[in-house]
Amino acid sequence: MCFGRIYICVIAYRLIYLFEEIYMALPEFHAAGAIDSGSKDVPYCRKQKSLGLLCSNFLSLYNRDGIETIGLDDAASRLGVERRRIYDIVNVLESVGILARKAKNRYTWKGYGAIPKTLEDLKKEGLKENGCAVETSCSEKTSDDEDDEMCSDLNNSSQTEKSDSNSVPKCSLSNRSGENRKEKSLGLLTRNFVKLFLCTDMDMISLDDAAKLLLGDGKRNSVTTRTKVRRLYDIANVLSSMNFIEKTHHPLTRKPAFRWLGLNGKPDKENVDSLVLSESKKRVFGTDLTNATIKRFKVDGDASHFLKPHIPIQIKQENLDNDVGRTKTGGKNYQFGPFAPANVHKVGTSQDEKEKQVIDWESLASTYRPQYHNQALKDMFSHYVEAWKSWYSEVAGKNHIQLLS
DNA sequence: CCTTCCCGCCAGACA
DNA sequence: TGTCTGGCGGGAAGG
Repeated sequence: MCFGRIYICVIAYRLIYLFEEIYMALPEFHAAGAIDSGSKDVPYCRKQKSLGLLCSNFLSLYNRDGIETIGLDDAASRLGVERRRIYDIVNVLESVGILARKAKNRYTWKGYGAIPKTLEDLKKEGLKENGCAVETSCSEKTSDDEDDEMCSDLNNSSQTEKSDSNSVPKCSLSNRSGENRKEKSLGLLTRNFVKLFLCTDMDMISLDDAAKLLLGDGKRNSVTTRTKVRRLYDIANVLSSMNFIEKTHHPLTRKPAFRWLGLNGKPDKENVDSLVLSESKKRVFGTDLTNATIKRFKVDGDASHFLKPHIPIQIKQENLDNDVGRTKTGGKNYQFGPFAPANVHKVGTSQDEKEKQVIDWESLASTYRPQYHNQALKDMFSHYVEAWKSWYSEVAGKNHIQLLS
């Protein structure tokens, strides 16, 4: 009988979890701000809204089998952010080859396998452009091509294909508005930023220096540099969330700088072909797949039930087919960026441990109290716990066991 | 106080 | 004219 009760509790427990899964999966809850019902108590936390975390969530959401195209609206609603933020993410991801623009509102998922080739292409371009920049002021053939591209009618290229407008800013000559806008785009800035690492000896660079380098000589004033640095922060956050780069400090000046990790710090052919949600693509209890809508001006002192919407990510040990970008460290696994989930399993978790986790699932109800994002669910779970305690002390008459607390 | 970077306004591009 | 796209800088959080 006792076991029967326990079984019922486990079932109820699972139902609550299932309910939460469904609840969180409904886009309209995010879009309509219904999730905010609980967020009024939640203090604003900048890190929970960061582009890096959003990028991690984005990749976790779409990096799986069967994903071919991605709708921006879908991404925005599922991640619980405005579309504007999705544009920032996809522009950077597109620059490193993970995504490709397919149509309005629609991107093709290329995956991590496309990264090495993209980086190699960027490197080639960068080296070519360096020659251009050193010897002439954009009068070489390649520069002409790029300049033509930059100057070409935007009808042809800007909305459907922007892959070739990669020249570094110093190579551009005209100031026409469309070109100017393109020249300042986040995607182009990302590519040029990556080229700085790929095509120079610099192992480490501050964003301030990067901004100055990426700005044309005639444009380096404090205002434009500041603007550029802002964008570079955005880019750096996304790139470091994928472990392309890592934040560090310059050994001499102690100023913040970023170090290139490249494919050493991210999944490549030696390591993985995808990042997947842990627990067999399931979220762990109480985690949130969204950057839920908590405005920064909403501040509340009580953070006791605030949950980190980290996405646990682990590695699928399959190889890629690409030849470039092999890591120097061989079978090193993916490492998390600065937004790594606290509860994530370390890479290299043994098969035994994984199996044990599955088995532990069975005893979860008696050993683990989930942290529900949603207050109503949390209350409901508390209710079950209290009911269980009450029943147990009453029927079993045992008070020497402390349950679930 | 300085660094970091989220947020959303608004203008350009496009259908 | 409406929608999509994304540059931009204010200003608040974080250190």
